[in-house]
Amino acid sequence: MVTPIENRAAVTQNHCVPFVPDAVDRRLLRLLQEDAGRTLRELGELVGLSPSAVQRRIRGYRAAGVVAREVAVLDPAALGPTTLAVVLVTLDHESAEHHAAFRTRMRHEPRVQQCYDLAGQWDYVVVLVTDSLAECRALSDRLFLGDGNVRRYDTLPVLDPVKTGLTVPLPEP
Amino acid sequence: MVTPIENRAAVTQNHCVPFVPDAVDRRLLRLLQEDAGRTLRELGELVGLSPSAVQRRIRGYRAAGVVAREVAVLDPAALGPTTLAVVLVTLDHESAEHHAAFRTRMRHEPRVQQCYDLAGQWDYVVVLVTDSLAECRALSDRLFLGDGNVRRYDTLPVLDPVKTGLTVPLPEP
DNA sequence: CGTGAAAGTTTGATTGT
DNA sequence: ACAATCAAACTTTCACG
Repeated sequence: MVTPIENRAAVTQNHCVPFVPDAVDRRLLRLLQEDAGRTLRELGELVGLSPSAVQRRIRGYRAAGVVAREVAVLDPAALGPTTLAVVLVTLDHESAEHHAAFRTRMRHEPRVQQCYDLAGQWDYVVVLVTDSLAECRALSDRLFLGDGNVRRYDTLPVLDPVKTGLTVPLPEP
Repeated sequence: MVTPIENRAAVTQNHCVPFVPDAVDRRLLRLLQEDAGRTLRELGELVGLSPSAVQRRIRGYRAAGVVAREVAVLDPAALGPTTLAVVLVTLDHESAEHHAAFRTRMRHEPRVQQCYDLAGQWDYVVVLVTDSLAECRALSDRLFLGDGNVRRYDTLPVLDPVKTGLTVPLPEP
């Protein structure tokens, strides 16, 4: 007998058709975003399904790329004094090569926590995690001045991380 | 017999003394930030420890608050078209009550993924996750104009999420 | 989707360094 | 104080109904 192709997973990998979650999928995904450490039995009890049904669904989320990864979130403050900063950056030369070089640099620097390409007056916003404002300054100089292709950057030090996370909203109804 | 107090955990909970990781702790924490789905045996093989030694350390990270939580990271693009936007906000009235009200609003809105209190010309930077620029506009109006305490805000739509994550740098040496 | 048996993982007591 | 070992409890996995 021929194994039937799983539609949702297969098509979604073509980056064409989105994964369409039902009400239970949305509840499960909300629970997994909150705490990925729960057992299949716990999750099953919370959504009213057997452990293996939960497992099948979660397997589907991974296959469809809906669940990209599972990670531990560290609290930098527990490891010692930490400075966060949001940096707005505009490049000087706007060629594809210059942009690619900048992005590669951001992806390789561990103290760059996030980097987004922007529309508008600024080209990028970058979130830096350092031990101190001094280290932040030194890193900015190296990252944004060393290369010579940054026209201007503006550093906005973070006073308080009011809300952090990577949570994606999943409407209830 | 009296149970000895676990120094690192107990003191760190006072938000005073940081947790001081050794070389193995740093390797483990780096692995857990990358992928929290590995088994204790796998982790043990990667750092050269027995599964139960790994378990004891990880238990310590949780107790010390170094590992805050374990979450599944979803790819919003796999669920359909998504618009990310970075919004810079300055409040009108700067009293403690006005700031508290704003923060509460950010924390309660699921489409606010991140919010940081800033030093400098802007009071806050907010990351919004919506289905479209139109929904982003509607949400901004409700969040930043509905309340009447925002002096001005600047929306920077995201063209490409070059690097995302909550990873905290853990130096090697 | 649920059930149940097999495989693998986590847990904690114990012992040794 | 920390690591290894081992057995019991629990989870995950998968074939089948």
